[in-house]
Amino acid sequence: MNGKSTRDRIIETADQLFYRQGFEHTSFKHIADAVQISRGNFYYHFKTKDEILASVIEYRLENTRHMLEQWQSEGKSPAERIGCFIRILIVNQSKILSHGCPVGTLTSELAKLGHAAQSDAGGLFTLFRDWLGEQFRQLGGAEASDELAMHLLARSQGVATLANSFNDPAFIEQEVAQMIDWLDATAIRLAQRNNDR
Amino acid sequence: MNGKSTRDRIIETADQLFYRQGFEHTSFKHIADAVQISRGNFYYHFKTKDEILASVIEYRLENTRHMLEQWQSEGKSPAERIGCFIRILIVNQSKILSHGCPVGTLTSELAKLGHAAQSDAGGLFTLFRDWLGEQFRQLGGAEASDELAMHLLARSQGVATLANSFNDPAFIEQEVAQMIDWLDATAIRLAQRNNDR
DNA sequence: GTCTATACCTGGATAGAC
DNA sequence: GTCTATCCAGGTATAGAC
Repeated sequence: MNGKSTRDRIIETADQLFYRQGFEHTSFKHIADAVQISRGNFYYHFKTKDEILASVIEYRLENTRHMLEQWQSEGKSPAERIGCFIRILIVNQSKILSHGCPVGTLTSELAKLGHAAQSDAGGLFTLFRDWLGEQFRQLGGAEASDELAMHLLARSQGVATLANSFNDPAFIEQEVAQMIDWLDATAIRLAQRNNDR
Repeated sequence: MNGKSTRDRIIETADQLFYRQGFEHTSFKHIADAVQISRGNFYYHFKTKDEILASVIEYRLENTRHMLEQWQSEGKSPAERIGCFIRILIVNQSKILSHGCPVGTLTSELAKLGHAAQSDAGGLFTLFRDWLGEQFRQLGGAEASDELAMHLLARSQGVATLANSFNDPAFIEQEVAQMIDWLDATAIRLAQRNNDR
C-alpha cells in the first residue's frame, strides 16, 4: 500500500480512528484491522497505547503547523488569513457534522480521562491561538490581540460542537457568515482606533 | 444515607461520574463503589449500562427543565432571563474548568461512540435552544429568534470547551462580559427595528 | 433488596517462532 | 518486521444464597 512505512500508516490510521471514534473507544484491534497488520506486529512499532497517542498528537501538530504556514503564504492580508481560519468550518463541514472539531473533542476526552497527554493536545489550540494572535496584532489589535484570537477560537469551537450535535450544515454557513462580518467590523474598528491616536 | 432510594442514588452518582470521567470510562465498579453497594445489587436496579445512561439523561432533562422554570420566574424581562443563561458559565465556573460543559461533552462523546442515546442527549441542547428562542421572541426577535438562540448557545459552548482546555477562569469572565454586551446591543437593535416599522 | 461468586469477553501487553 | 499464541486485568452481565 504505497511507499509509506508501517509506522506511518499506523499513525495516520490511528489519527482517523481517534477522531471518528474517540481515543479510548479505539482499540488496538481496530487499528490493526484497519492497517491490516496483526496485533503482535503492532507492538513492534508502539509499546503502549499512550505512545500511539503521543505520536498522533505530534502528527497533528505537524500538520497544523503546515496548514498555518500555507495560510500565511496564501492570504495577502491579516484579515484574509483570519478568513482562512474561519472557513475551515466550511472546508471540513462534513467531517465536523459527523465528528465535531478534532482538537476540541480530543482535549475534552483527555480532560475527562485525566490523561497526561492532555496538555500536549492543548498545544494544538495554542498553535491556532498564537497564529491568530499574530494576525490580529498585524491588524492593529495590540494588547487585545490574544483576546480577539481566543474569542474567535471559542466561537468556531462552539459552532463545531452544536453543528455536530444538531447535524445542521446550514447553521455552520450562518455562523461562518457572521464571523466574517465580525472580522470585517473588527478590522475597521481597530484601524479607526489606531488612526485616532 | 438520607431518605433517597438506592435507584436514585445510583442515578445521581452516575450523573456526576459521567460528567467528570465520561460515560464509557465510567465502569459499574466506579458507580457501585461510590454508591457503596455491591455490583450484584447494581443489576437489580439497572440491567444494562445503556439503561443507566437513559436514566441519567432523563434526570438531566428534568433538572434542566426545572432550572429553566426557575429562570423564567426569577428574571423580570427576557433580557434578564437570557442573562441567567449567560451567567451559568460563572456560576458553574469551577466545574466547567475541570470538566467542560456537561451537555456538550456528553453529546460529543455519544456521537463518537455512535450511541443510540445521542439524540436523547441532544434534547438537552434543544431545551436550552427552545427556551432561549422564546426569550428572544419576547425581545422582538421574530423569525431571527432561533438563530439568535443558537448563536448564544454556540458561544457559551465554545467558551466552556476552551476554558476547560486552557484551565483559564479569566477567559470565562471576559467572554461572559462580552456576551452580556452583545445581549444589550441586540436588545436595543431589535427594539429599534421594531419601532421603525 | 442486597450480597457473593462466577462466567464470559474484550482489551492491553508479552514471548517467541519465522 | 511480521506473525501466532498466550497471559492477565478489568468490564459487563448472570445465578443464586441470604
